[in-house]
Amino acid sequence: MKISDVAKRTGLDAKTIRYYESVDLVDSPPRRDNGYREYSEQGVQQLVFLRKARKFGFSINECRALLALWANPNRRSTEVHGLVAEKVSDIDAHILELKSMKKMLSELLVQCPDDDNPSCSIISKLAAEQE
Amino acid sequence: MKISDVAKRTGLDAKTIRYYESVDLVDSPPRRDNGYREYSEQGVQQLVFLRKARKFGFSINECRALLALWANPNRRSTEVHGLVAEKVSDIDAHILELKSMKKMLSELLVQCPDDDNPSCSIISKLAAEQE
DNA sequence: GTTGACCTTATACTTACTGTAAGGTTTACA
DNA sequence: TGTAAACCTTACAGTAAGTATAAGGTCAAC
Repeated sequence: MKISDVAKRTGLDAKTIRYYESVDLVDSPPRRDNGYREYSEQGVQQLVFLRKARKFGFSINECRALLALWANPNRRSTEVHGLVAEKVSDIDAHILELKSMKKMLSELLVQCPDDDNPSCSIISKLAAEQE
Repeated sequence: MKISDVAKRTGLDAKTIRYYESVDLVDSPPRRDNGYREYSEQGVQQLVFLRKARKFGFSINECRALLALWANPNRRSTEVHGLVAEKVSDIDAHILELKSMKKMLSELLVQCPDDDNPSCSIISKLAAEQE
């Protein structure tokens, strides 16, 4: 299976696949005589796994840990659970931060006349030093 | 005013301040005879403004636009309003995405036994190819 | 006079790719 | 058979927004 076929099947860009190989996230596939990468079913499965884990918000290094757990028949499910639970709490923290930003910006928005005059409380608030 | 004092007053790191100068986000301050940067009140105010805009989630380039509007006495408040409204909608989209990720991960979490055995539906779901 | 806390520049590293260049290979079609 | 498009390869540069490090100059206190 050539890289472009793998790209189609996984939804990853061929460049991304080569990148994952370059950072040793996946095994280097064997090459054909012409130098082209030849992917096994197993190689494809690793990339399918990665695509999903990335979509769930795991970083490359977190994916490394997940892949290792996947490959380890002696893993304890609590380790996987721990990684995922931590990710959920990261996401929660991120959501809170974004909500706070949104709240502050929304408060600014209602105070801005939104017209052709230069006077704008948003600009004033940004320029104000206190708090 | 030396850079470390500016850093204290603005809450920005001295390195960040030099970085903002290097990407032409702020004016280069004059130098003392010894080469040290000497900040005017105006220079400090630009950085105060930047600190706040960054905290509100504006990118460096968006900050560039905001600084230009701030400096422009002929600005129309609707332009500022537009930038902020767009940022709020960006944040909204981001929050939705994070919530979706959180939901999927939470659903996985409850299905994982969280024990010492290798069997873990999280890993299975990540490895599953369909959807 | 020397120690420590500053200041300077330049360079490399971070994350997770993406873009570009320069070149070799394969496939389809006239 | 020729050639043009569509692949494949590598290597290098760029992105965002800094942070880290190195190597060195300066200043203030003791």
